[in-house]
Amino acid sequence: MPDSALLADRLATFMRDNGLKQTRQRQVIFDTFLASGDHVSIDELLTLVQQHMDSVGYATVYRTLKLFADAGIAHERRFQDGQMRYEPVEVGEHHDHLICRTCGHIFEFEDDLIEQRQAQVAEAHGLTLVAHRHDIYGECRAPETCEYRARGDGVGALVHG
Amino acid sequence: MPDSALLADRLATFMRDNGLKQTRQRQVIFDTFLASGDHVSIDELLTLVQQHMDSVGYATVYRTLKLFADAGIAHERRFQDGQMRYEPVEVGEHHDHLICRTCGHIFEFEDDLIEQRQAQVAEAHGLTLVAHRHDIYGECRAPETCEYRARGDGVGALVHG
DNA sequence: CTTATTGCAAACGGTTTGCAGGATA
DNA sequence: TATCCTGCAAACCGTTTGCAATAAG
Repeated sequence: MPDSALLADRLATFMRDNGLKQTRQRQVIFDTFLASGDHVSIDELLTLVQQHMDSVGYATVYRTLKLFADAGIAHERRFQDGQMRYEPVEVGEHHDHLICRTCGHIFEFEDDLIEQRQAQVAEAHGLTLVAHRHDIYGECRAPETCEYRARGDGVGALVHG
Repeated sequence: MPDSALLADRLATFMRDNGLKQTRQRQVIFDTFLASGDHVSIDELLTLVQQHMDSVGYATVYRTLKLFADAGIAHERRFQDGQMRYEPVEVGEHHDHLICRTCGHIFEFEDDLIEQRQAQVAEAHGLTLVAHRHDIYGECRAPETCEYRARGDGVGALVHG
């Protein structure tokens, strides 16, 4: 659950500081972005946005999500399918991803122990950890009873060999 | 150090089983691929290959590396710059990547504890772990004395915000 | 009224593909 | 000789950009 008030505020501040303008499109994209589940692709987002404002084009969505990333309210993620996906920044975040190759669903997880080890690995090589990305791919052990598969909200295209 | 004999063998078997033909190009690309450091991009590889056979074009390298991946002798990796990079399959492999944002150098690491935890995380969500990808990004704590920076063998284009 | 933003379409970079000519088994 | 492979160029896909029209401050 992203903290929409906080993100709205952070975005407003960023826009003011950079002399950017508030537009109807940006408002709609912001709302849609927060309402959409995590890991939306530009296409998915565009489709959703157009339900509220059908004149919006790809370019605007691309530019707006780049803006969101710059403003620190969205993370850019690129999984194996090469498409960029976005997710709202969380407050006490940090999570990584567990992707099901059976149905395409993307779970989120967080593991302190793994986080610690990462920092140690970086140190051991003379680096200071600044970011990381950790995706786990798995196969459903009980696909028949998989709720995500049934719901069809998975990102099927993500499944690879 | 990839085991070239083993990989050559695995490739030969795959080609025979699928009625594929051995060509001079594939031979050169295979040799160059193994000799090149890890994580080569298609462009880098093409440049190297052309030093031995200047008629080779992009398409052949692309197709050949796809073939290598299918044959199980190369891994496809996509880091944040969106380009596909390849590395020879190792025998007792498994390693992950630590990327320096200062110089672009890609280190490899392996951590059993992290490996174990990952499997547990997958299990906890009802999945069986089949693959993962773990990239750590760091900044050099002593860039002046960084040997990789001096050598300039880093992948500069990889460095991002 | 000035400056930023939009929507379109064209450009772009990396990857894939159709095809005619050339090489392999 | 039948089939696969190559090299080229064109197609492709996701993303970025130039531009004239439009909207925000």
